[in-house]
Amino acid sequence: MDAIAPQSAERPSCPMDFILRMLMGPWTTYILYNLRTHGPQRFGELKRRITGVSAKMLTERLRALEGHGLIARRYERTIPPKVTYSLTTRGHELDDVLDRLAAVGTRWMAEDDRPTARAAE
Amino acid sequence: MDAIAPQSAERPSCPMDFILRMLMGPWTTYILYNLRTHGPQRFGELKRRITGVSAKMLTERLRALEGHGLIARRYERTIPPKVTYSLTTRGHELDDVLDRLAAVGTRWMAEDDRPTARAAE
DNA sequence: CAGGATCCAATCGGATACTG
DNA sequence: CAGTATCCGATTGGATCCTG
Repeated sequence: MDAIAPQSAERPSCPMDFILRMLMGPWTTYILYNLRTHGPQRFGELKRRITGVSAKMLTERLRALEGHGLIARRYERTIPPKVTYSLTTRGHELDDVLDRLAAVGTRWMAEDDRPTARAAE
Repeated sequence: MDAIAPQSAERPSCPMDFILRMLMGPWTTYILYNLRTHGPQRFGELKRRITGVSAKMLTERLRALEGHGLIARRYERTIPPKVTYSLTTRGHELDDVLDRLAAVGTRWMAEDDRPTARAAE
């Protein structure tokens, strides 16, 4: 990962970059989190839960996640149509690491609120 | 994390958002990675190692990381001046989780290269 | 050397209107 | 319902020039 590839390049050669590229987009983690905690959901439910996201943005992120194989899109051509999104098995492989990340975040948020232990090494 | 705050809002209430906000900027992980593997470094070294990053961008990211308490900036007002960046103890708290993330990334990259096991659940 | 300041093109992303 | 298409203002981030 030492160098190489500008952040917007085509083929990331660094694993960290490769995987963060999947998670970095706006709202991405909200989507993953919601699908995980509330299970498979329809487009509208997701949009309602993730307050503030636009349809355009949500669609875009869902497509990207689908393209990366992290979520699955199930289309039922009823009238009206019903589209359900869910985590794939690959998507679930992130569960553990995302939990740990969230744990660190939680700890830091708590530390920052209680300004007692504020120092930067 | 259920909803709340647009991605660019002020005060994140979700731990995941809180921490990803620190890591999500362009080049951020490259900086952390380099500081970790090559130890404390000067601005110029970082810039040289992270190919393609502009001085403006690098400065901006370094300031952000410093503001979040992940890296420390040491300024020696010699002529010419010498500025050294290093990971703080808080910055090092990410070591484990970033390693795991990189591990998942490595696995997936390998899987994707060998197109045998391609399926989305 | 390590940036700060400025200018500018490109991209992003919301709002709105329309459709199978 | 679950999008797509279009328009358009707001940001982003590189390039360039300048300084303690």
